Amino acid sequence: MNTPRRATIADVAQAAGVSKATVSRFFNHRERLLSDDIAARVEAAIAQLGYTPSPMAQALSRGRSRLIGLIVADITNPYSVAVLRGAEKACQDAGYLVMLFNMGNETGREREAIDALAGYQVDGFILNTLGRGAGVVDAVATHGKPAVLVDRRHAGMTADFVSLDNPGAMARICAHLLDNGWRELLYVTEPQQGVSTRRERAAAFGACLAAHPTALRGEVFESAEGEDEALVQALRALRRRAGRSRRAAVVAGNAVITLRVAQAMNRLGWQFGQELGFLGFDDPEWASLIGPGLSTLAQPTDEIGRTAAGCLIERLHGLEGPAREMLLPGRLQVRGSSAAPIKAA
Amino acid sequence: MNTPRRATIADVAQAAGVSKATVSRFFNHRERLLSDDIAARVEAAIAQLGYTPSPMAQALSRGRSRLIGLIVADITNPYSVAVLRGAEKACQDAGYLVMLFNMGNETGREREAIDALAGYQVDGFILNTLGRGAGVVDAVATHGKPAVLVDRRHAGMTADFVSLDNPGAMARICAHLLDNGWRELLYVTEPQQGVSTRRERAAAFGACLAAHPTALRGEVFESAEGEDEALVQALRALRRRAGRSRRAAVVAGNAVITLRVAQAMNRLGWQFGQELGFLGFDDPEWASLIGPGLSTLAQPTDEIGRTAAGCLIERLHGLEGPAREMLLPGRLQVRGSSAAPIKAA
DNA sequence: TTGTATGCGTTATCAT
DNA sequence: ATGATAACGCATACAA
Repeated sequence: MNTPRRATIADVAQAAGVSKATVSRFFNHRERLLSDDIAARVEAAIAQLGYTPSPMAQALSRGRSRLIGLIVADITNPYSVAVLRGAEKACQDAGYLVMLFNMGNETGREREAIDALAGYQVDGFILNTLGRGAGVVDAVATHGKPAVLVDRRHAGMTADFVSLDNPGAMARICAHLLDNGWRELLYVTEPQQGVSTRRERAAAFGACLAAHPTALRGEVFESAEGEDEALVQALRALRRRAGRSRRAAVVAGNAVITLRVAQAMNRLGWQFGQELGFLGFDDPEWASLIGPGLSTLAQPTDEIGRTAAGCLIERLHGLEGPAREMLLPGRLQVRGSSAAPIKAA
Repeated sequence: MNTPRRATIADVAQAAGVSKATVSRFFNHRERLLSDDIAARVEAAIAQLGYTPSPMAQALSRGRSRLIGLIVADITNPYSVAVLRGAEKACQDAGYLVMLFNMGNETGREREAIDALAGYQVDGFILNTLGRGAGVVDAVATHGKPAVLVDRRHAGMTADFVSLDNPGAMARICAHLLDNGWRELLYVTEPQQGVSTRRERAAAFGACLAAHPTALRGEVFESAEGEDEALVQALRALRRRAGRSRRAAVVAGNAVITLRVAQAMNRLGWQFGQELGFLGFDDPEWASLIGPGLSTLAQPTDEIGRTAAGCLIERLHGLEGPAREMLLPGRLQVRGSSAAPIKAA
């Protein structure tokens, strides 16, 4: 069973009794210049040999590869995966293949990732990375390939940007909590540390408080990985602050925090919506299963991914113009954890 | 800001005052044949120009690409993602890049996926697909590239296979339930329909029952997507069968089913470990949060991914020999949902 | 409309 | 030990 070598363009040319150029034209400039007679012969030869052009060779020759490089900060993150899913589908539908690079949360490998992908002549990048590594901006610039940023901006980088409308989402969250009688809020976020999304959301939370200076009171708490005890204490403090007269709720800044807060509540033996209100982020699959149900702000992850891929592909098709910013609206999924107190009948 | 074209091997050759062949040798056959003098000059030129060989061109020339094609049936599936994660890391560590193809659960696109990836000269495949599409076997064979199967076998295909040790896992599950006094079991699985894992697990469940003909009684129930009502009825029937004297528990066949059963229990308003025992699969993040905690059989997903990648890379390095079968043990994570009844003190 | 020749960036086979 | 030169599979400028 020796290797029945893939048919090449030369094989087809020979079988059809034409030149390689003609075969190439059959694929690239068909209608424009090719006689029916020859076209038919080429087509037959192609069918007979089961010929498919080698994308590798095409890439080398054209300088374009129909490959899109997707760099993800951490593929463990369900958000990243959800986006990846949407993007991958859109790319496939447009005839592009995705090359995946997972950084495993190791900041600083960004440059390495970009270079590796660029080596394979990817036509463009979709970046969902931390945005801390300095190299990214000029790494992308160097290769002169278009890129689109997902969820996280990169300082000084001018590229299409796709993300949740954070201010809008946070406004909706706060309005909902306000409506339902929650007065003392705690916004829990991962360390903000130069990650644009986290800063934006925290800022938006602050803005909401400022908009209701008398009704709402709130603080921001940064919860780092592994420091579970600190979070538990923060929740205790929150309840203490609220006292008997005000109802207290916690708002999670992303899916990781949502889980972490849920675990902390579990440790405390507190019920959502009872001892503490809770509004999570990213609508995990278990939101409806736990206690009275977890209210969440669901991101349109699939659409974010599709939009990002769409933006990039438009650029690849030649779209010029300034960097765009696509902010997609979130959806408030109300469940029991943020419900208004039951009025005495 | 015009494109500062990537340096090529020719540029380096010129800068160093040598031939392209020499530069190529510097990378590929360094020690064997190269004078110190020349090597130094080449090295300097490379550093100065920041030259990196083009993987594309290398692939074209060598016929190998240092690319690994990873085909996933459904990237929505957390199991697939977890495996992907492990595999991706192992590939990266070994200097390979992963090209991802998600089939979005569309059986029949398998052949298309393989061909697309093969076009890019991937050196080998990691397949986590349904194994129903007929094309796969000979698609892979055609391209003459090694492949490793993850989690799902393909009929008639002889390739390395990596998966959970299903019989072992199921035996452990049943033994645990037996020890804790659960007597009437229901095994819930997605439609078995030619998917090897599902069949294997269901068979293993049957074997466990057979091993304890007097103590244990059980049935298998296939739960299809969207048919939630049927599942609810099945749980009701299970309890009825058990009656007052025997305690009944449900065993989930995978993560999807685990979630589905949890939702059904939620609808029924039943407590895990109370009305019904429950043993889930795949240890989702919410397992510890829900009710008394969900007992699960956790798969070593990361290790499965790493092992799969490792197998493939060994083959790429020339390992011959018959197809191997690597069955990794699962870990029983005991929580409240399968606890023994509380003895009256 | 079609064929010829050259280039894309490497590696490998020859010579030297 | 080093340098020409021919592949690798395709696209394209130029000729015809």
